[in-house]
Amino acid sequence: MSTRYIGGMARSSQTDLAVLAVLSVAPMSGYAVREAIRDQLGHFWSESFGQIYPTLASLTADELVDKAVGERAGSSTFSLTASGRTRLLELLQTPEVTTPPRNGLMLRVFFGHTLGPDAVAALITETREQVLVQLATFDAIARMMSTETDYPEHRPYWALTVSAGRHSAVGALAWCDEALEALEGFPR
Amino acid sequence: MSTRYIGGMARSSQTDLAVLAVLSVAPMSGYAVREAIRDQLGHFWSESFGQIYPTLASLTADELVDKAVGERAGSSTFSLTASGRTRLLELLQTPEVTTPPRNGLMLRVFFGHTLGPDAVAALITETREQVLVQLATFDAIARMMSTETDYPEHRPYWALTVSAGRHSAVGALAWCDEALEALEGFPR
DNA sequence: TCATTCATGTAAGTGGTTACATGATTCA
DNA sequence: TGAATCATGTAACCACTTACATGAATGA
Repeated sequence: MSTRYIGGMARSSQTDLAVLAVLSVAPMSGYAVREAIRDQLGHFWSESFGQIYPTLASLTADELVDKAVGERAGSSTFSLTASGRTRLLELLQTPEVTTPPRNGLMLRVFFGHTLGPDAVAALITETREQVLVQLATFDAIARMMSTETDYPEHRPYWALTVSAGRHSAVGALAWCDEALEALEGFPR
Repeated sequence: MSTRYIGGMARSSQTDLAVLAVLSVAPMSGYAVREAIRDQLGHFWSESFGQIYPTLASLTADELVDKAVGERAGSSTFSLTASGRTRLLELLQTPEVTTPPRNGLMLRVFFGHTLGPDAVAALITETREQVLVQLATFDAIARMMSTETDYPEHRPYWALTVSAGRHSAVGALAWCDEALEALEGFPR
């Protein structure tokens, strides 16, 4: 029924994986799936709006998720079926799909001679501020999580991803400071 | 001629930027542009094969680059024009286009309860090994660059990007170790 | 001579984003 | 009553990847 299938073979297993995974925690509406991906997975994953509903439709067609009438009129509650859980495990064990890197900041730094040292320093200063905000966010999440009692079996894993964000931010911050200092000595 | 233009307005300024930037260092063939992006920008940028030639064609049509006959039969040498250099500066000053995050490892760690602590540990161990290889690569590049005499005006900026890679790798390594230790205490 | 590298391009497909369109429910 | 939120979907578009197709030059 959906055009996302050719001869029964699913494409875009990435989105399938994310949606199945979110539904494995608790049954919810498509709208809630979107919110969960944005709010819980936001700092390392994203699915666009127009991606989630078609995916839910195709997963339903494949009987990997079950679509039941929701509490609100016109709304649905999606939940994992047994084969959906099997498929989820299959996808989780699949090697990660690596997306080609595209770091706009690094591109600009690499060609910094063309841009000039002051402009590069400005870019890095801006980045540095964003990193500080990120760091504060991660700390806030960590504090919130330590008082949370929902989903105790998931929490330690969630904490690992927050810690990863923190480590990444700390590394970025150290580089920003080092780079800004170095840039002061660059010819201009 | 190309379908990449609507009413003279360029789309995909990202690829335009990368190609113009590479050509700003030295004139070269499309093939060489591809190699430069892969070998010099590889750890923070990528352009696919089928992207570079159409981009060069559209940039030539816009007179941002000049297409001259190359040394080999059938080959061309592309070089920046004056307006190409202006356009490059314009694009470098443009805010970075941020691509939505998609970190397969983090997704798997987040849903680690479903995957199980041992499988998660295996994934992280694998990542750790890749990070070590990366770290060695960055060190090798840094050593090579310190003896290199080409493009002395670019070198300090190039060194900054290598340093960024190093900092990122060091942070990732620290997280891997911390996570692996934490995972030992997870229920199984 | 034959494999590899250098070199240029096209075509089809695909994963994904953005904007549009619609309407119910909740709550101030 | 009216704004914000919850909710579901479609359509158009687009950037990008992969695979295909071709051939010259180099060097073992």
